Amino acid sequence: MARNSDQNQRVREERRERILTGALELFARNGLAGTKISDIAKHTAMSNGLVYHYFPSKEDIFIELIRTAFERLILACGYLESLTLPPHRKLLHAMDELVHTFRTSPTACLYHMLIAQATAAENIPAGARDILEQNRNIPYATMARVIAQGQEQGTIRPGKPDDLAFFFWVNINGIAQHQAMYGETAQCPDLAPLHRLYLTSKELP
Amino acid sequence: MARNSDQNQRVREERRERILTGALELFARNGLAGTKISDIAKHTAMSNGLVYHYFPSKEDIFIELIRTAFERLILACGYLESLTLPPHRKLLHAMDELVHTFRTSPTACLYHMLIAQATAAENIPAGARDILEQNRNIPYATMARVIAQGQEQGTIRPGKPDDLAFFFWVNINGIAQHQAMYGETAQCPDLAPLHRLYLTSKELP
DNA sequence: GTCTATATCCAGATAGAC
DNA sequence: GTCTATCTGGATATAGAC
Repeated sequence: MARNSDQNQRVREERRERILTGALELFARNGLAGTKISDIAKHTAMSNGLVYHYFPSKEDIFIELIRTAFERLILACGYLESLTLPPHRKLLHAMDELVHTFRTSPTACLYHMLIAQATAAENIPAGARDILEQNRNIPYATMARVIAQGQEQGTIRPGKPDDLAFFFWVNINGIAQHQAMYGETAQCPDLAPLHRLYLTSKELP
Repeated sequence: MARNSDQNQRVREERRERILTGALELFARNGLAGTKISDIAKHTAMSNGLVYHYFPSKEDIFIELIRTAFERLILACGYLESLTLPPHRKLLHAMDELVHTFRTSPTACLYHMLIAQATAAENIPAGARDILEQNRNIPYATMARVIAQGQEQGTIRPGKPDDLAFFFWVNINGIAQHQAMYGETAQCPDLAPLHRLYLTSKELP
């Protein structure tokens, strides 16, 4: 019956989601090879077999997470550029918003760590590698564009936009990592010092 | 005979060194779990058995590398503080020197990545975890001291020394990671923009 | 000191009962 | 949809030949 299969559908979705969330945490910290199916099963209070009922393999879970990680990141980049804000405000907004998300949702940090893990590892599945190669550059390019616009308007300091974008993401990733690991004990510092990296003196308080 | 055993000793040392160097590269990128003994053997052109002749287990290689990583880092910290340089010069010197080392010796980046890997992973051997816990804070504390001294002298911008030290190491680690991964293709940006993070206006060009 | 062969164990994945 | 039992491959580590 339709009603029954609707419910099943919802259960299925909820299970898949639980597996993905649990696996994200483990993959982000321990990597693909360092995470066992039994870890994921334990972490989500399922049996080994049930995990395989929802995903054909460990690597498929990994690939799906990488896909989602970039989906979210690229969505955020598009959203940022669509805002009707002066470029230097966009930059500050991105910084604050990202770090705020890190604080409130651990998941957000974990996606960043997952990408870092995957980028470093040599033995990730080909599907994941492809997604990585194809998207890796998008956040850098987005931020470089914003920075270049700000430089034209004289609100962002001169310098190669690519370089400043590089420092932007290095900092964001470092903060994500710190927050994911010590978030509960040590608060991440206030970001105000970082503003000096990007803004011209007339925009600084 | 003494001469013969001397030679053996030297061979032994050279072999151990080769294993450690090869393993560092693999552990730093793929983690402990993601690195197989056979990978290390292949990477150093030895047989599996020979690796076990020099180290009792994979984990022992890992622990020894973690030990060395901190040894080097802490040595560098001590050296930095011993320099007869004004504090803000020490900070710039540390930054330039670290990044210069990253460029000239890939090994240096790999040690930083190894520490990052080990910090993130949950399943590292207890011995490695201990070293990590005991030393993790030393580089931060060193840099915070230098920064505090610079603030007293008015050459380094105000702000919590711990926070600035945090940003310092976040950037260094990010650069190390970038250099280790894309070092051959993409040059790491010039560090001048980062100076603004730390120096008061009168010290800036 | 170095290699090959092998024992042992554990993790990924499947089958089939409920 | 969920679990337990099981197959299978591969990785750690050891033994023993050279």
